[in-house]
Amino acid sequence: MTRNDAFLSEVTGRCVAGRMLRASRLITRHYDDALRPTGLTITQFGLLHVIGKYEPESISQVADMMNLDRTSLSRNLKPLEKAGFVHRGNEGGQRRRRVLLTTLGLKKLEEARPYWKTAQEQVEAALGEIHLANLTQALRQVRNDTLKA
Amino acid sequence: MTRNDAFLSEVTGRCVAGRMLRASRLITRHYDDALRPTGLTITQFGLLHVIGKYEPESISQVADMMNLDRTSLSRNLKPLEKAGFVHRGNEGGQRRRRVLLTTLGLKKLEEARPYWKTAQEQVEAALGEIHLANLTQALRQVRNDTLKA
DNA sequence: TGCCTTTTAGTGTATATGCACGTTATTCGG
DNA sequence: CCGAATAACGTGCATATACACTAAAAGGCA
Repeated sequence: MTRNDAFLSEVTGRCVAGRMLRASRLITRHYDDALRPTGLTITQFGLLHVIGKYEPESISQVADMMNLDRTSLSRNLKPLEKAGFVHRGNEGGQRRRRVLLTTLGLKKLEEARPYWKTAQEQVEAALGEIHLANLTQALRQVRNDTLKA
Repeated sequence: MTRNDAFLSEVTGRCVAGRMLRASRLITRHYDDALRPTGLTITQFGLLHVIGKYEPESISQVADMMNLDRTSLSRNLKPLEKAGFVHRGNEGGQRRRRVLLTTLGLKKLEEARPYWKTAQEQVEAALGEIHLANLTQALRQVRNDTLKA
């Protein structure tokens, strides 16, 4: 089963990034599957939610909240803008372009929410209260300042 | 701070996918930063490691181990093949193409390992033993069969 | 006022990821 | 032995993600 043991070590088992990525792939697929009837991905759903809920001042602020690179966010917004779910204002000149949820975007969010809820409850059930609590607590500890230190 | 409360609920706080994605972005960036001198990403590092360690029978088998779509894996292999780190054999006809670590690939892995170790230890320290154990245990629970059920 | 620094945003390029779809090879039933 | 089902793989297309670089606006200071 295992070869080259002299050189290759226990990375698979210990690497936090590996575990995280493997889990993320399953989780995102699970939510994406559930949301498919709405045409949204879980990333898009979360993004719309944050924009609608916090009405952020700038793109960068949203990016910070999501631990997402600003340029990635800029690109993630494109399909949402194209679909008419968000609107990027140009009020204050070119700088500080606000992002706003449109009426259509809010409607889409409401439409998607039950699908999200189903997926969420399935995940919560699959994990069980203990694991869910542990996961939440541990992930909360994964912050920029803890890693930078 | 918070608006539209009638429509927009507590998705941000509860959604496991959201938490997972936000944490994953930080974690992968952390490892990617550490590995930058080697030119590998953490995804590539993990992939090379698995291929070298388990010498899998097929692409699909690797994909299963990584909870990765087979076609995604196929594409992830391309830069590694181009760089000469892996070799895709055609022994058994077109079907069941084996993936092998080349000598160069093994050398690269050895070169990268100390950088990975540094990143890993930083993450372990940032999390602390308790959170690390909880995270590991919880992520282990995120499996295909638990979610499907 | 005018320059310089900081802040905010977009583009080019590359990797990462998954679905729908098509292709080839193996296997299995008749 | 042949046709159908299955298994393994690749491509086209779209989204997701980040870094390096560039552009423009805001703010501060001489």
